[in-house]
Amino acid sequence: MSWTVGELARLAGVTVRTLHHYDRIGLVRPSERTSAGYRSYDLRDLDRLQQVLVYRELGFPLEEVATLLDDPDADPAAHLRRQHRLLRERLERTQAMVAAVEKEMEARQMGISLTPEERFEVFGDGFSEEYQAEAEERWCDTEAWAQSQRRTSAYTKDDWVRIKAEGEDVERRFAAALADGVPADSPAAMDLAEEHRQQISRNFYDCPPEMHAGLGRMYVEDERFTAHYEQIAPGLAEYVSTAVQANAARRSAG
Amino acid sequence: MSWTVGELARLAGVTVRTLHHYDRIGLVRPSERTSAGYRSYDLRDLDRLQQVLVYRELGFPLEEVATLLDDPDADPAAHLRRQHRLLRERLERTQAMVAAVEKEMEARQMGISLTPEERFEVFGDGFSEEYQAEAEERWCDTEAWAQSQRRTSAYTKDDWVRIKAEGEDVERRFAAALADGVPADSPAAMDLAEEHRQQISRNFYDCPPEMHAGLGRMYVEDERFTAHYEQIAPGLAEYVSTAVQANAARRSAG
DNA sequence: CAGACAGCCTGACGTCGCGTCAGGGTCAAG
DNA sequence: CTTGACCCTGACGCGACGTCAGGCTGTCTG
Repeated sequence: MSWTVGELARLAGVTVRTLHHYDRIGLVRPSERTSAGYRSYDLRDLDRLQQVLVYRELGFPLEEVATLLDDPDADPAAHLRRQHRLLRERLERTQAMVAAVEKEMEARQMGISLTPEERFEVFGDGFSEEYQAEAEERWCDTEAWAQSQRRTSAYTKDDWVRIKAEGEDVERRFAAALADGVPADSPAAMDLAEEHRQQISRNFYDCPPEMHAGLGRMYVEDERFTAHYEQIAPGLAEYVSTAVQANAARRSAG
Repeated sequence: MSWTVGELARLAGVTVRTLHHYDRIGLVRPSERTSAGYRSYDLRDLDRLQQVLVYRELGFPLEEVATLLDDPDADPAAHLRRQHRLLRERLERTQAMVAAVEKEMEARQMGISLTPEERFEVFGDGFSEEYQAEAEERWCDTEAWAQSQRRTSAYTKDDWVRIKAEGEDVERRFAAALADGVPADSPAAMDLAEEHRQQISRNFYDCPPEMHAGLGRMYVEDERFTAHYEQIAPGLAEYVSTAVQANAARRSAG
């Protein structure tokens, strides 16, 4: 199978001129020419072009791309791994920028104005601590989430049934404590909260007390979670939230 | 408060030369000069530079950035909304590229080789159907998800309780149908599936039959959803999945 | 008060990754 | 045998700066 410049250009979403350029600078050379001098690209050339386009998209100068691809010590798998890592970094950066724009919008609506430092944080070299903290707040891109993904991907159906049962068991005991009039900040309720925390740590991701406290706050702030607990028993959302936060305070104090 | 070029450059993460350039082309002009001719930037200039940097990051040519920012009909909030949308689009694109690289890695490990079309899908103009389909599969970044976010953010606790009850009602009737031996591809079961689909469309996001079919597949492929249905009744996951897909086929056929 | 040094200024040329003609050959279809 | 789509090789242009060069400013130090 072979392709002409035009065909490859359409296939790869670049212009013919770009392919001419890559040929000229020796970055992607057609492995053959027809008798009339037409460029003829084969499968390996496509391979190469694909790699080039990923690195290009990532902002590498073409010369560096060439040295990367011509390095005999780097096998294709290594390139893929590197590209994967870089793409994920870019994802994080973009996500941080989304967060920054959202923050700006919110500040504007509330009549607050951000400090210049806050406003340019995201443009730095991408490694200011503030930026890191912001990223952490966006679930779905935290280390905990990644950890959770890694662990849960290995779970079988039986595991899930067991985990769900475990969770519902603690919820039931929380509801019972509430019904019995046990105060939410009593040691008994805090013990239940601690059990809840350890369940999360065991089954999903490391959940230190501070993170657990964050979850607790969410149970009363996010309607969806509130609804979940309210359906089990009225007042349970706040009860669990209080117990979890009391437990977090106890553990960080003690 | 005012800043010199060097200070602003450090703050914003750009070079002094860049600020000189922006001044020259009239994109970001310091609102004052000292008696010695030094550039002196004030808060509004920072504002402007920030906007410029976001648009630049998004790949706009500087001249277009200038016309965008100098458009008197576009208020700051409009810019923020536009930037937010564009950043989310970029997020999608990057996510698609991550997915593509992962696919390539997997194919390599399994000794499969992808077709050239598959391999370049992601580089098109960003609007090939295949790419769209791939993106759709990565939940958490689809239009449907965005829609869902918009709608659900307005729901109260009572709404959530009602929605959950509605959902559980359909699930119970599915379980009953299964217990009664009603075939999963019978009209009765398909009617339940249709009700399920309309519930999603009403409460969360437009869910056309094809998307619904995708959800149906997930119920048997993703352990977490399987566990959910299996806990209600053994075999329910596959039952619902089959009914949903049969209904989708019926609706697209009829 | 000299001088050293960091920081500012304005040209002016260079670079990278192509876009965009110009001028001309190739090839399958009608 | 022409037409039109596609291919070729220069060659120039451009956007967004990088990188000197040559010179002024401002502050601190001895």
